[in-house]
Amino acid sequence: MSVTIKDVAKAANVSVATVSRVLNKKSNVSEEAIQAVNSAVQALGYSPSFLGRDLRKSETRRILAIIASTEQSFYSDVIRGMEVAAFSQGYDVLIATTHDDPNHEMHLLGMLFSRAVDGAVLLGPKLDAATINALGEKHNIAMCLERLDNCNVLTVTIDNVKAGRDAVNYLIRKGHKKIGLITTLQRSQSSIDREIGYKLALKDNGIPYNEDYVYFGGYETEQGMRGCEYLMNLPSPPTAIFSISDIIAIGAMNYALSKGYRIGKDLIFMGFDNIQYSHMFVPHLSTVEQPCYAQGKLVIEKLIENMKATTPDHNLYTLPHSLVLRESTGD
Amino acid sequence: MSVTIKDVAKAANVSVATVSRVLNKKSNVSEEAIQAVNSAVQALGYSPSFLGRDLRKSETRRILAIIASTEQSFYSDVIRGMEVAAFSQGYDVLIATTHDDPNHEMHLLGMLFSRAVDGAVLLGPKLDAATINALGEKHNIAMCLERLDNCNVLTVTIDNVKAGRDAVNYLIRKGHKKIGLITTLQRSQSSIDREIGYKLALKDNGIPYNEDYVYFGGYETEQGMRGCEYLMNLPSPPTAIFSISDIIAIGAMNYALSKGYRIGKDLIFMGFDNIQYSHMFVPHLSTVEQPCYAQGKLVIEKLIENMKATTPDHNLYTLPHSLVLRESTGD
DNA sequence: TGTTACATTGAAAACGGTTTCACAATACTG
DNA sequence: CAGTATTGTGAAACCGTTTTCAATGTAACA
Repeated sequence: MSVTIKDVAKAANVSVATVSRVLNKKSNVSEEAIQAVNSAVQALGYSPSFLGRDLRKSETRRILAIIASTEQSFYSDVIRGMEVAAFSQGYDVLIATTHDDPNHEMHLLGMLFSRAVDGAVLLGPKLDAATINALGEKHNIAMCLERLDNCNVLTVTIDNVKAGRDAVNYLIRKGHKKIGLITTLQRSQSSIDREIGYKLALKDNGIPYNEDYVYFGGYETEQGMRGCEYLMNLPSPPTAIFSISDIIAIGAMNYALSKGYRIGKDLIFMGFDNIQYSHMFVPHLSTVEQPCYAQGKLVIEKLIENMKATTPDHNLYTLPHSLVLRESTGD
Repeated sequence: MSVTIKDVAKAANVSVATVSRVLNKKSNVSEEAIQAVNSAVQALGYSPSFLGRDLRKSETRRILAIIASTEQSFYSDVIRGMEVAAFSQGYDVLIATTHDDPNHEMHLLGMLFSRAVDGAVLLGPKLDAATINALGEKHNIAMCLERLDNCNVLTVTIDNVKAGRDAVNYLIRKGHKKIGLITTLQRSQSSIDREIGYKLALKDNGIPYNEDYVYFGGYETEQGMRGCEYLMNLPSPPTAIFSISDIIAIGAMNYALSKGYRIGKDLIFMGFDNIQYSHMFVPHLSTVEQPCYAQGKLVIEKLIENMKATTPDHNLYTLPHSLVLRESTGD
């Protein structure tokens, strides 16, 4: 049905081995053969099957990036970094989404176990550390953006504890002492780490931790609004709010705006992620930026190294973050 | 190195054929064989290679979704629809990004030509219609969200002409006669169609077309701001603005807000896409919603049908859109 | 008891490439 | 000119599965 290397060989009047050699630009092949094969390929519209090739070579030159969904647009830069690093070494990056379902995440990892891809990068896994550890023993897995406690697979992320601490320290340095935190009930390690950073910053400045100032919600804007509503209705409401994501912060600001608070003066806000919208929303949102592109690039470089290595690198790499200061903190 | 079906066969003391039969749950296998194979699989930690299977079956049960980038978050629902439809028939959906580079798009389509995937869906292709037509002759390709003129591959989209027309007709019905349009210089067919709809709506209401009211920019927020700035500085500025995307509309509103226009009263706005942020931004944006999930679902269903069909379906399917009315149009 | 039907099985072919190996032909060496 | 590299080539092995096909053993039936 489909045209195979045999058909090309026949048409070019050479053996399949020679066709393969021409197609893979091996050196020891005559000029006539090259011509003959190329015109046969042309004439037949031949495209070699990866199915045969991949089986023989036992490699696919494809890497799977497993993400929750394409919704969080800030993944985009990470993916971009991954692609650039991969492509430069002849790999393709494929993306698949789990929609936060650990079973589906496992199903997708099946592509790795079944050699449909050479490696996989988890961006915010839902599987637990023990499971991932076990899989990491036998397969080329890496994590990016999120670390997992007690997980010794290759990981590239930022220091979320320090990032949270830096963010809150900045709010304090702006003269605020009553600092609210809006975080999530569903605990990703990065949320936990940022919360730890929040507490450390308070400690740094001798401010007692007040659990009333911490609101646990979800990742959506609406939850940000609710969080802000809750905080501002406290007997002694905070004058600064740190949110573990920009989406949440935008929701929170939305509420504050609707109640007439003067953002950047009465009340200052700090988000996290520096998503595209954070400087579209008025007032512009101050936020913590993480090096998305660089993290994506690095994780792929390390993962590909691991594929070749005899003793894989299971280290944790942390890249530097930075504060982006805009109107919401009065900057 | 890796454990294969042969190892399992040896351990279970049966032939590879029997192992295969057990793994694929064929009926005619004895209970002892099933037990023996299963425990051997368990003991060896065996996971069958798709490389061998895919080659033998000449199918991968994988479909590639080719998108520009994961940045446009409204793709998310489309992808979700695709996944649900695919998964229910035993297919996986993989995503790859082109970053608007037609060469890279072609490279990714190479996965299709090389049987690494069974089909591909293009969401906003950069390749031209002639090229895609040619490829569509031989391979399972479909398009979603964007149609292409003179392109007869399977396509699922909305009627963007009608959508633009409906949007602008609504603005006119609100009592406005001076309607600005902010669109893009880089012409996707959907932009063109929405612009055609804009003109038709004017015609419907006997309003002469004024090319000064049309601003050609880019897809970013900044371009929306510029577009609004341009329009509002006209001698006789529009009182209603239709943007071909929410991102642009939010930028435009951003400018209008900063200049003190009362949005929803002095000046009304209509966007397109109903992205998540369109109801976060204050004032909430009226917009045209397209059935993302349904489009994704349908395109996969049709594509899978085509894989089995002898005479593939190359039709264009258009799904209904709807207006979502919020504060920006005074609703 | 002999024949037929059926269930279970394994050997081998097939899928479409790449790579090894042996071999012929040619080019270099002394 | 004999001997040795070097170059170009094709036959065949190989990658890991699925599937075909023939064969075996057993049960059912007359």
